[in-house]
Amino acid sequence: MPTHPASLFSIATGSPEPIYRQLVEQVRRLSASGQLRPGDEMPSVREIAQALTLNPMTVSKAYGLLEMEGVLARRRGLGMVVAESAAPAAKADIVGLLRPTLERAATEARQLELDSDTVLSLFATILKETK
Amino acid sequence: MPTHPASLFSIATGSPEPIYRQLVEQVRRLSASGQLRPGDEMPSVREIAQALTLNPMTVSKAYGLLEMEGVLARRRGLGMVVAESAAPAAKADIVGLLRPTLERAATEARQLELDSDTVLSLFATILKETK
Amino acid sequence: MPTHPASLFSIATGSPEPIYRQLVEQVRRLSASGQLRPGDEMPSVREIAQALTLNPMTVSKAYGLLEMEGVLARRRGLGMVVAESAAPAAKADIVGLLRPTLERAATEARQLELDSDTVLSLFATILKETK
Amino acid sequence: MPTHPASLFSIATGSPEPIYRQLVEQVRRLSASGQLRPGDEMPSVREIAQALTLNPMTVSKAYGLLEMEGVLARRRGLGMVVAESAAPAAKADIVGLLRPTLERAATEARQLELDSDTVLSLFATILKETK
DNA sequence: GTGGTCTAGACCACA
DNA sequence: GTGGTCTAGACCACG
Repeated sequence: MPTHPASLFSIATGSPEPIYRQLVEQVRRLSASGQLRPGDEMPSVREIAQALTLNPMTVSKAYGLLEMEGVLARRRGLGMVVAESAAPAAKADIVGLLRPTLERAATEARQLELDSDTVLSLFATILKETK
Repeated sequence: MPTHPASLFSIATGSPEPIYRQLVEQVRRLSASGQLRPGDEMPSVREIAQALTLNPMTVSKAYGLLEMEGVLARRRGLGMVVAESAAPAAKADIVGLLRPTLERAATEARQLELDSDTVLSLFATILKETK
Repeated sequence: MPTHPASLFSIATGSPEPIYRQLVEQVRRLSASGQLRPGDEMPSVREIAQALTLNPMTVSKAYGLLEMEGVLARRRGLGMVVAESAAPAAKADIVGLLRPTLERAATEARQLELDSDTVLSLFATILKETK
Repeated sequence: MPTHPASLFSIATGSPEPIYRQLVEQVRRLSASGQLRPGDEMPSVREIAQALTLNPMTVSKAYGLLEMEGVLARRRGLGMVVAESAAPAAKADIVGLLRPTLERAATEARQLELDSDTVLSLFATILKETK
């Protein structure tokens, strides 16, 4: 599935999370979950920049980091593609990407002295809302 | 419960989370859950700074924010105490403090195309580990 | 040895090698060879930028990469220091840093059908000149 | 020696070295060392492009530069040949082609504070491996 | 004071 | 057309 527009991404300009990092993490997740597959062409820096009204350098920085990570590969003069080495992750690995945030939530819950049942039922509710 | 030394706090200097914010949120949680009760004396800025090898200004900034929030109160010449208005929160409010992190986890899960059952069971496991 | 001025670095603005990369590699070598030791404070971005008449962002980019590599560590609000994990490399590793360039030279020599003795004696001459 | 297919060249698309430059330098070395002799016919742009799956424009650019340098000559309608003026170089000139890379290696060695003996013995080892 | 992020815009190298 | 580099300058977060 050749990725067409730049509407893949949703950026929260107000967030404390830097824009370039939001891009990096979204691409990482899209790749891990198989929504982006090796060989898929990424939208050009300029396309994304225009679609999201960002500075091209911001997008470029994200692409650069993703290349260093091995998620994307540069085809000189031709744009970026999803790297062959970035095959969709095994389910165990996908799950692993979620771990840090869940661990943080668990730590906070413990500090709040909330019991597991309360926390789990809250999370279940939120998961339904988000869907 | 007289607040002992500054070993209440655990600070991760390596984390992207600013130090002052780590302090703020830990106090907020301790207060909401009733581990810190109105009238409890807080350790002095100097004590905390020394115990955790932090810049006193960092601790001071956290205290300032907590005072603005009404969690702590400044008693001139006597240091900070937990504010009377900071009674342990109702359970609903305590739960609310956990929401943002869980919402973030839910968003990430959706981007990873993980179904709710998988995510919930992972979270249950992590909650047990953390305990 | 606290690193004082920014005269540690020599930048060739004319080179095809990007400036930020020249900086990265020089710091890497200085660290590996023990001329920069863990804990040493690096000159600030602004100092280097001014001393070498570069844009601060160019220096910042280099520092950012060096942090990702684990060569430097950020002390928030206080500047960069040589990371503890960046202990001077064992001699074998230092030698390893030189390998890629020597391998390239060897490949070129072979393509030029030069015999080893000729190449080695040329290299010996150059090493003396450079000293 | 009639130049066979395009298997003369080995291109590393992943390298930071631009492709057209890799081609130029390989031809230059083959000519200097006498592996390509005046009058030898070069493979056509299309042949090389197809054999190495390169953009023909890339190959063409390399040929253009080599023509400007006087290494190749264009025979209208008949393709490129090795120029008469490109007689195998004198040994001193061949050696000169290797200089830049060796100088770079020497500079890096000095920055790593390695002594000449160590470096030379490492290079000798690598030369044997490469052979 | 420190580094980080983003924007705006120019220029270059590559295919 | 592609991405990369650099400059200039503003603004922010942190300590």
